[in-house]
Amino acid sequence: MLPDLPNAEEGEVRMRVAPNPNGPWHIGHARMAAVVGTYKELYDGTFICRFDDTDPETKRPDLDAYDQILDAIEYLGFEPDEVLRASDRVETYYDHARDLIDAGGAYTCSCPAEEFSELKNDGEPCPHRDKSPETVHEEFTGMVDGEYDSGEMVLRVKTDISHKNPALRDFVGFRMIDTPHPRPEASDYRCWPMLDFQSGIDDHLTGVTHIIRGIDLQDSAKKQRFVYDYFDWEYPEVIHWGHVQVDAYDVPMSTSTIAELIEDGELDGWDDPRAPTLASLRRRGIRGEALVEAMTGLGMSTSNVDLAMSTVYANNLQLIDDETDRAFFVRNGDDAVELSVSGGPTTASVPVHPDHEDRGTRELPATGGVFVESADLPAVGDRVWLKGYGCVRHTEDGLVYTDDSLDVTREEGVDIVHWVPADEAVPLRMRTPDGDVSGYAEPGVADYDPDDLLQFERVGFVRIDATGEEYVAYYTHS
RNA sequence: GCUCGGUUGGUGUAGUCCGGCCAAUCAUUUUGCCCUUUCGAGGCGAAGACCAGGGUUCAAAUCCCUGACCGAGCACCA
Repeated sequence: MLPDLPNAEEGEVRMRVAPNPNGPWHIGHARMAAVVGTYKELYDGTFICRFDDTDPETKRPDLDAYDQILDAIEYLGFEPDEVLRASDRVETYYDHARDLIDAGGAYTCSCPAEEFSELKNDGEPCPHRDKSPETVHEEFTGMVDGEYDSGEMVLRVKTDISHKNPALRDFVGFRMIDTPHPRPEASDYRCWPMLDFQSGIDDHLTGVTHIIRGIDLQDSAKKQRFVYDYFDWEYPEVIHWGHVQVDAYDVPMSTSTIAELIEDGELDGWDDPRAPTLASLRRRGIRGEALVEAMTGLGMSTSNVDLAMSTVYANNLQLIDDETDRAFFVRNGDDAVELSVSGGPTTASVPVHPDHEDRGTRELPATGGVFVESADLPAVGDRVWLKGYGCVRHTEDGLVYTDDSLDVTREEGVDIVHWVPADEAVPLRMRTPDGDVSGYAEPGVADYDPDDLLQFERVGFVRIDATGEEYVAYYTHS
């Protein structure tokens, strides 16, 4: 399904996911883990999870997100062989910065950002470029010791000030950040590496052989090659891919936007069924495997791609259909119609799973009246087939058993519908990506536990979420 | 503006390096029929694509040129 990796050898492939832990993962984040995890299996390789948490301010890490992301990877069916936090490795980055200074590959610069930008765009070096290594060391030590405030001093990597791509000219390697890092272990650092520096160093030090990253980082490799050249390191294979969009959601796939909607109370949390997050898919009972299959099917193109949730749902259906028990659920709690049934058997018998007789049957009493969905109720005088019970006619006095044979459903167009015994119905709230639906489930649903999957016949699959005081199910898909 | 990258059915993808076996693969989607006490699953069909225009060639999705369109980067974000 996935293309071969260039220059990859069995057992030698090392890849990493490098999330910024500034929130739980949305569906788009799953792509990297899905692909890295799948390549790990393909090549018997190594899966590294490295938290690139080097910006305590603009992309401030969320202390809960580290574990939430690891949970998300586990949900997808993978386990990282190594877990690293960049904020644990700051001294290592300092060491390499000093080596780079020794090699003449970096200089401290106190130009205001805008001023440097103008010089850079004109291909002009700034006055700090030719400082002696001693001065640079001294000033860099000052940065490490926190002697400068944010914006006062940076360490630039010396590249080519007239490089034809302005983006690559003497980029910033380290800068000052006044805000302490949220992790206590890292809260004393004020001098932080930029992604391009930190990531480049770490990829080499952790033996990463193949890098996958977004097309937005396509200049990163070019920047990092300058550093690699100074150190005489060999750059890993790198693949860039486009952005993923997911259809079927009103909420945009953006960590910060979802966080805001939760903050404002528009979403109940990261696992709200309306949120395009992994926590949400998980709570809806969708297998991580179904998502991994869909993600790896997207390939590695540099074009932007749309992931159709229908593909995920179709994959999931294959995974769960056979093992999932059936049950009845009548939607529209207030709108459902309660009717008496007369003249027929006292109970109905319906298979737990149509393809597996050995799993037994569900016995549903019909004597205490039934709920049917208003849309399923035929006009007075017409018939409908209550699944597992038999044919009934809608009369002024409720539903009256007709003793017709099943042939009427085929030959006379009588619909077969689901229904629920009224006096033993279990009120249940079904949460869906389009909002909540209340209704009544058949009594046997009370015997299932949270996390169990059911198919509500003619409605769709659900995952039982809560039982007891209130029954809640999360809608999986049709 | 400068620097990169891309464009195969509604969606995703295979094929493009090394032109012919591609009247284009697989999945999803939509849809017809069969089966079925679910609008599910299953079975058998159907629909639907090589961005455009030139060129090279016996032969082009594939090579070349031009153009259009889409996207990314040009941060003391990741």
